[in-house]
Amino acid sequence: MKKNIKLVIADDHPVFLKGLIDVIREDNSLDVLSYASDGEQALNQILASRPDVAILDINMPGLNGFEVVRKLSENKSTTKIIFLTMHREEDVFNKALDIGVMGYILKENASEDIMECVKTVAETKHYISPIISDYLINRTSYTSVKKNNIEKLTCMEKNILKQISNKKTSKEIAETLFISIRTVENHRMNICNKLELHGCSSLLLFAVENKHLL
Amino acid sequence: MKKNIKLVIADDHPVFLKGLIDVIREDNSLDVLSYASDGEQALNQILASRPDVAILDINMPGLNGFEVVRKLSENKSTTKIIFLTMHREEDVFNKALDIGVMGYILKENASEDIMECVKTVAETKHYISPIISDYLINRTSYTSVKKNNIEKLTCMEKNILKQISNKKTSKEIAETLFISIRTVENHRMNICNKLELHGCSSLLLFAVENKHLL
DNA sequence: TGAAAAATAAGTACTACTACCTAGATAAAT
DNA sequence: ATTTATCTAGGTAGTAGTACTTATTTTTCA
Repeated sequence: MKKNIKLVIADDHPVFLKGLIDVIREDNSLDVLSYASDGEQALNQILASRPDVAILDINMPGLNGFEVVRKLSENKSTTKIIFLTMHREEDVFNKALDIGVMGYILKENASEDIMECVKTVAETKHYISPIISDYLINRTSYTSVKKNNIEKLTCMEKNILKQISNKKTSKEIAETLFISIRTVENHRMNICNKLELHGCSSLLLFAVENKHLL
Repeated sequence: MKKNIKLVIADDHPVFLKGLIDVIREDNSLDVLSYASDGEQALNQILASRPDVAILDINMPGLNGFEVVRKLSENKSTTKIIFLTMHREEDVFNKALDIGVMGYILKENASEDIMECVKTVAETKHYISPIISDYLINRTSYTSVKKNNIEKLTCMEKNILKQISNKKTSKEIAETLFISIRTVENHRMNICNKLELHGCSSLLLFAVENKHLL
């Protein structure tokens, strides 16, 4: 007799969560142990009940999906993670793979895809939304350098990057921090070097696009 | 005896749509006539069955929520519209109110909010997510000038704006269009004037952020 | 056909940011 | 106690885009 797959599910959209639980409960081989509506709940439930697979939304209050995964690996969890998200951006996807996420499906996918994904991931295989899978081809060259290097930034640099993401100019940042505009410009350059950004306003664009990571 | 409220629902996320239909069907005073997974389907269903209320996702393939509403008003539809979306951006919300959307709720809201919203809107009253309702206070001063003025752009200007949104520099745009960089710069300035944008790289940011409207 | 709108292009001045350099002050590290 | 990292700030040069101007050609349409 085949063992059932134990699941924990987390999504902060109650209606979506309800739909998801209903869909999964239709399949007798899947066993939803518990569900959560934020990252911290999810983390605690996964650590407590040690399910085979956890389905996580990326955008959640408290801890986001990435943070939950990081904390899980700090606790040496063996639960396989599926990200179920609306983010089709290539770098979000790449970052997810980088931290060991096994499944990546888009919320717009059909329920069958989700079931298929859970079963595949439970066998410790990857399952990626067909829409996204094109990105896999590019991935050999892609290293997700920029976002991983955010952690290399110093406190001051992060602070300034945050202000850039709020569309402040170097002049405005200099004024609020009571430092010279030249100092701000130096920090900008150092940030650019660490994140491997080049060219006019590429730093501004990066900051705005990755506001949520700062 | 109170008349039932007739509904059409559209969302391109099948799981969310399923959850939503289930939630709504639990209430006997609500009557889901049909549901759609893209904008065109939704438009046709609403025009055909003339429901009291339609719940629309903003991001849908084919026609988005805004386009559906515009086409409905061209056809003098009296169906009240609710946007059910993950967009909490102030200007998306303001634009929605501008085109006559009666309800605006976030997907992260609980099912009770959605029911409440449907019933309120059916009585031709507005219902706005409490999270969003703060924006109402600012709204007197807000005019949504920039986005409404996108329509004032000429063909060439839209073309160039689209390329700016793809992070092309003026030089690159000039090369792909076989025109002088000075011409591109002139177009940029004209776009800035029409959209009332000022300052360094504000046009670039606007273009990137509003890519979906172009 | 004649006026208006749109697309083209250039002049000049200015602002913001990038690029790469040196260098002093200060604090943490081991 | 000396190295290392961080924050500070300036020099100089270059690129991209903004701001405002004039002006020619082409298209549109009334």
